[in-house]
Amino acid sequence: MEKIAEISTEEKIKKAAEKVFLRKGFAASTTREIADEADINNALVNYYYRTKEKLFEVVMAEQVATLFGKIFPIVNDPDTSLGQKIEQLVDYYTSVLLEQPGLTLFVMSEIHNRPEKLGELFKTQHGMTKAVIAKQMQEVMPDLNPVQLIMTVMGMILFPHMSRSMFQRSTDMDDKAFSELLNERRQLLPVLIKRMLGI
Amino acid sequence: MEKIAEISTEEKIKKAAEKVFLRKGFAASTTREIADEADINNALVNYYYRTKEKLFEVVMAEQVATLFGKIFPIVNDPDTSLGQKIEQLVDYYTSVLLEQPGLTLFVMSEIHNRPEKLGELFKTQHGMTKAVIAKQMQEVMPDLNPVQLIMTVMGMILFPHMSRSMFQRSTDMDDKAFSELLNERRQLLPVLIKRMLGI
DNA sequence: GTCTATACAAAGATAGAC
DNA sequence: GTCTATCTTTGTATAGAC
Repeated sequence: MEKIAEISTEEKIKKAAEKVFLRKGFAASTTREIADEADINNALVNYYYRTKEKLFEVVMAEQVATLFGKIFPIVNDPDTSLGQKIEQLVDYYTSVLLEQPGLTLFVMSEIHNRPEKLGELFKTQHGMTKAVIAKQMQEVMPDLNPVQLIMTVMGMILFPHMSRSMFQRSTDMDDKAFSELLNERRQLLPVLIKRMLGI
Repeated sequence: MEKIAEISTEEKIKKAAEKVFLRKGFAASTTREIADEADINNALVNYYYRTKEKLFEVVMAEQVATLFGKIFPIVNDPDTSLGQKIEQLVDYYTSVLLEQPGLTLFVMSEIHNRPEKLGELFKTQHGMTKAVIAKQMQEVMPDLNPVQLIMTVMGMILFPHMSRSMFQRSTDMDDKAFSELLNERRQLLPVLIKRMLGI
């Protein structure tokens, strides 16, 4: 007996919201469009999530978890070298962001545009700045605030994804061509970063 | 006879719109808030700019010019070395973005969220990918698509500004502390980039 | 050019039937 | 749980007086 994968209405709404919010941002997204995307009646959005705001919070929390949640095990692993950590970070983000190209820009924009609403999601979470990787960076460059290197490395990894729309438009690249470019970076970035760090 | 600097209503509206749009994005901004910010009656926004959309286009065109306009002379200068170009780019963006922290994120977000509306602003403008700097990069790394290096360098420069809200929140840094961090990068980045490029 | 008042549309949210 | 119909709010835009 085959078991058909059931998707609850609640789940359908969340998936649809994710799609719409990531494409247009919170403010430009309408609950009606989300309902259409989920192929359900628009009253059901409120039935399940009460308000657009609450629905957004659910979606955002998951996106932040995707973007930052999995890197803690990487950057805090005392058993991997700095070079290995960098390879893992590059690999992880390349995979995730090829699937969800708008993710980084979405998270950064919303926290900038609506800080009151999302501030708590990041508070207390001291991110990578106190992780094992920070210590390892300080070993190779003792005079430098490791936050500088973390921002630099993150920028090398994340920026191409964040600026994808602009780059594609200004160079007339299609999705496939740009994805290939991003994929190339899997090999390229660790080389460039290690050379930069002198390791 | 002292001449008092007059600011026309039209100009006041544009300045206010710039402020509001950059803080909240197009969709979340209201013409009423822009009018309040400009300290004028809300009907005047429509009188001078016809629609919110048109006002936005004016503001956006100026912001794009600020963000990208001035770099063409830099990256296309046949008389400066690659290293000098990098120093100039770092310097220019550090200065501009310390004044307008939200600028990069704003431009990238809006072009992502509303591509139909802004696509034309970037078309035909082949940006840096065909500039003199691309040739110079190809000299130091002949096997590599220069776009890869351009994206990498731009990321190192721009990402800290784009992720400023998130970083400040997750590290409890105040505006002053973060600005100092960014200022430090004026010296730091050219060193890191040159080492990365092996020049 | 600038204001007050208002028309009009869009979107979030709810009531109540099924 | 799901639908239709509707209320309410908000925001863009305009008409018309000054």
